[in-house]
Amino acid sequence: MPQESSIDRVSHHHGNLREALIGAGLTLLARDGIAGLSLRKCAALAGVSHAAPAHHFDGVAGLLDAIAARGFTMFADAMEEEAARGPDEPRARLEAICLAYFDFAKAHPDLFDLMFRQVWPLGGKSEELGVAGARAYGVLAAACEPFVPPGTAPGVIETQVWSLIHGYAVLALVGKLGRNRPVAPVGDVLALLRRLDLQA
Amino acid sequence: MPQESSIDRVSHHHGNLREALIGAGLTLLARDGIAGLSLRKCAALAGVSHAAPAHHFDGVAGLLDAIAARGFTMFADAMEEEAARGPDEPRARLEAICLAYFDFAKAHPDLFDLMFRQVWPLGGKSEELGVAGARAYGVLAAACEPFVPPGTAPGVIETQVWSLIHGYAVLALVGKLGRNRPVAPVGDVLALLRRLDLQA
DNA sequence: CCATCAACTTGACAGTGTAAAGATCATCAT
DNA sequence: ATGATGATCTTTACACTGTCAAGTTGATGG
Repeated sequence: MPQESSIDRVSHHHGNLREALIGAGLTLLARDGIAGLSLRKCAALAGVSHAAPAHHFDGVAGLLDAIAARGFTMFADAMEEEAARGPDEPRARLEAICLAYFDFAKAHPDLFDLMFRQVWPLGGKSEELGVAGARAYGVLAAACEPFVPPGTAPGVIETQVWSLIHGYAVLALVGKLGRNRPVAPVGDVLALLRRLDLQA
Repeated sequence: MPQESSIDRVSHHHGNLREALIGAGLTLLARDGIAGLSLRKCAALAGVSHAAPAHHFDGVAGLLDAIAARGFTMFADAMEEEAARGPDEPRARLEAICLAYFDFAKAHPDLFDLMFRQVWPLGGKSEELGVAGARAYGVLAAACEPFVPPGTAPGVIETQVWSLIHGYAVLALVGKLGRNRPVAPVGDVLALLRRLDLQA
């Protein structure tokens, strides 16, 4: 029998239960929302007993961390793919990434919510979540880099852009602001974003 | 005995239990975070049995709605107070409101999180939450009004400003963006906000 | 072939939200 | 004033959740 690589651990009874549990979590999250996601349901959907996840995650918080980390990976992939689809020009790339940001939030609202809820108390307990989140941020930071004025900290532009698109993403999910006051379309937010060019 | 007004309903055994439960929720939220908030603990803190809240709220979701509504009222009050403290000038007023926005998120992080989590699936089940949220939005909208270009929809500027400050508020709570990449100070975000003047 | 140990199951426990039924008390029509 | 009514709250019970402890299974290594 072929001996597996010593680095990718394969479960004995179940084939890679850890991945199956994360996948089950994503399925439940998409189907029943955050309220329908529980450790026991993930275990049941993966076909194992309710106590099995304890051997792969540090409690329910650990499972949520892993699901959120997977979400950030999907998130970064989606932004990179959308950016690669357009022309290789700084502004087009930045706007493509912003559009991918909104689209992801729209396509996976509960996952999007979970991601930023788990990354909230950034205690660094989960290294996996930290690196996945940092990678997603890195995609945005790279797109901002051409707009950083020489001699200034890149964090300034990054903070401005990230704040704008993240805030808009949650507003777009809510759908409206006040009484019969709809959220403006994406283009109006991108218009504000284009003002960044003036600073360079 | 003085007959109470027929409009403010007074509990028979407990004096206005509904308000007490909301207050208990705010206390638990501030002390133990969102994880330490439960219907039973609110009831215990208010000195009633665990089933008492059912007569005042529609399940735990109803209680959370009421707590979030109270949060939005506190939120609107805080912004108005901060705006009233400064000079009565459009830009100063808008910036004061933004600062109050950040300060509120910093001072009540778990409540802030709960507010926008409850307002998320805006099904309109809670009229109380709807009006409280609309009032908070109205404070910001009024501050944006002087910057609305004539002939354009006010929702555009409102969406831009709200997106920017809300996104920054959640980033300020997280505290950092990527690996050793701190969030830029508030002033840098207000700098972007000042670009709105050019449009008028 | 047996010892070892990780993966998983079973069973139990405290805590949660919710529903049903009963007790208590203010209010109101008679 | 007096009894009926109905809201308020309690008690009890149940399903579900996460977590822990003990036992079972099965693959691996000496």
